[in-house]
Amino acid sequence: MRILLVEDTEGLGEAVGAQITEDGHAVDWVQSLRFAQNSLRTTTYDLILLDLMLPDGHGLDFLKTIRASGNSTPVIILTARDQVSDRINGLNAGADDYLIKPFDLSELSARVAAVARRYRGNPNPLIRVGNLEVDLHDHRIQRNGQPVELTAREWALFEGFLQRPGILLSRQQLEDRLYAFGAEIESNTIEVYISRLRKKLGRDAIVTVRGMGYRLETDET
Amino acid sequence: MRILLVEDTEGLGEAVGAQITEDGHAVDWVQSLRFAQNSLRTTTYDLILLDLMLPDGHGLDFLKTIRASGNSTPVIILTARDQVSDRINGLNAGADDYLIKPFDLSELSARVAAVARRYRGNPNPLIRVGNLEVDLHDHRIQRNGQPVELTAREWALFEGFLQRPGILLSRQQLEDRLYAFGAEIESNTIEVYISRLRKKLGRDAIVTVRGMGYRLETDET
DNA sequence: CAGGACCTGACAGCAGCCTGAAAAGTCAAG
DNA sequence: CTTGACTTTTCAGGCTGCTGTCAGGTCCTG
Repeated sequence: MRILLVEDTEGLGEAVGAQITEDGHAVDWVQSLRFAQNSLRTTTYDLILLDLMLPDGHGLDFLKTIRASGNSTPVIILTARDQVSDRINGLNAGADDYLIKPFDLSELSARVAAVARRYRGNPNPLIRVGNLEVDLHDHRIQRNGQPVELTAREWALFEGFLQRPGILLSRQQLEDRLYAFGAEIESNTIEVYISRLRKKLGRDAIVTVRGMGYRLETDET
Repeated sequence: MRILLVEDTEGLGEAVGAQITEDGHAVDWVQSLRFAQNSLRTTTYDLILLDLMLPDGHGLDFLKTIRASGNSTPVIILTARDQVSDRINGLNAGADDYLIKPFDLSELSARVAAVARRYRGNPNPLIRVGNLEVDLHDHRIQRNGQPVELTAREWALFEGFLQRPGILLSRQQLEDRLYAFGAEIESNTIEVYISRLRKKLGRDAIVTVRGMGYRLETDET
């Protein structure tokens, strides 16, 4: 998700931004309504986190303005504990939720996730590797825009590579990933699956390091 | 509006009831799930205010039950501050909003008004998925212009997909949606319902991800 | 150039999924 | 309470295509 954070307090802004980033979202942090306005013009956001007391005006006026202009991006208001009236007015003005300062960061995550879910934006982080685009949660892969179907085992192996892109993985490590601990594998199963992955993902997607193991190619051509 | 209040704490129940009455709504106040169940059988409500910790069970189980039986009345959950997981599960189970105790009464009014507005001003939120057109509120579906009839459980399952179109849902998630917590399902009920949905909605509407779960297909081809 | 490491097409067996049908449950009407 | 229509759940058989194995080949390295 792409999130616009409007908050003029340095410390809070940083903390919130860090948390959201860690949750896998992209954050633009602005410290005034003027800049917020500007960001909205150039970018489409999935969510706005809006402080109310800002140097160049009140957040609620901002909210009403953008709603009046037809923007329906979900908004979560950040408000002080005792400003009950603000919260009510906020909901009336078209906010979707609010957080009472000081709030727990995990609560922030939960609210953001909840709004995300409610609005069914694009909640899954996409990973880009070479010419592949991977949705880790949905197990979906696109290669040059074309969907690629992997079987369960193929995915399990590929996921192992994704967790350490560009890092050398030994045969043993890969086997441990596919099979329960102590798995005794006699044949060349890993090689076979590497082969199958290459056929589906591209010949150069996985690099053989002779005598050592395999490595996911991360670079562009 | 006619509102069902499910809350076992005397003081809170009275206060909430009084506030809502003052706002011009009709309130039925019950203090257990058993009575709530009963009220639902005899009356149609516009909104349910649902406490979670009740003498004869957990509110979320109640919510799942009525959703599975085809009831789509908006629900606002009343929950304690620290039950973050309850709130998230609540939204997953089909709640529309939640209030964190202790809450201000004027805040309650605002939320109730917001839900009312959402369901009145937006009478027919139509969702389009593939060649299906779904009226979430009325539980009506048209496939290529032809109406499709779903049973309660079929709908409950389908609604789960609609909330996250295109997202992978595990069997477990789908079961959690249909059955009260702890309901161990031994057989392949989910598969059977998937099969029925496919028969009614089209073979390609739901995609199987072997070993992982199912996904609502959103793209046309 | 010999030997080892790696690659890949083919295939039997089977896990996971699908679905028709029967049994069990629900509910409203009489 | 009984009946009948309908929905939900279970069960079992059938089928698809995934999995692990092998064999014969290619490619690297010393």
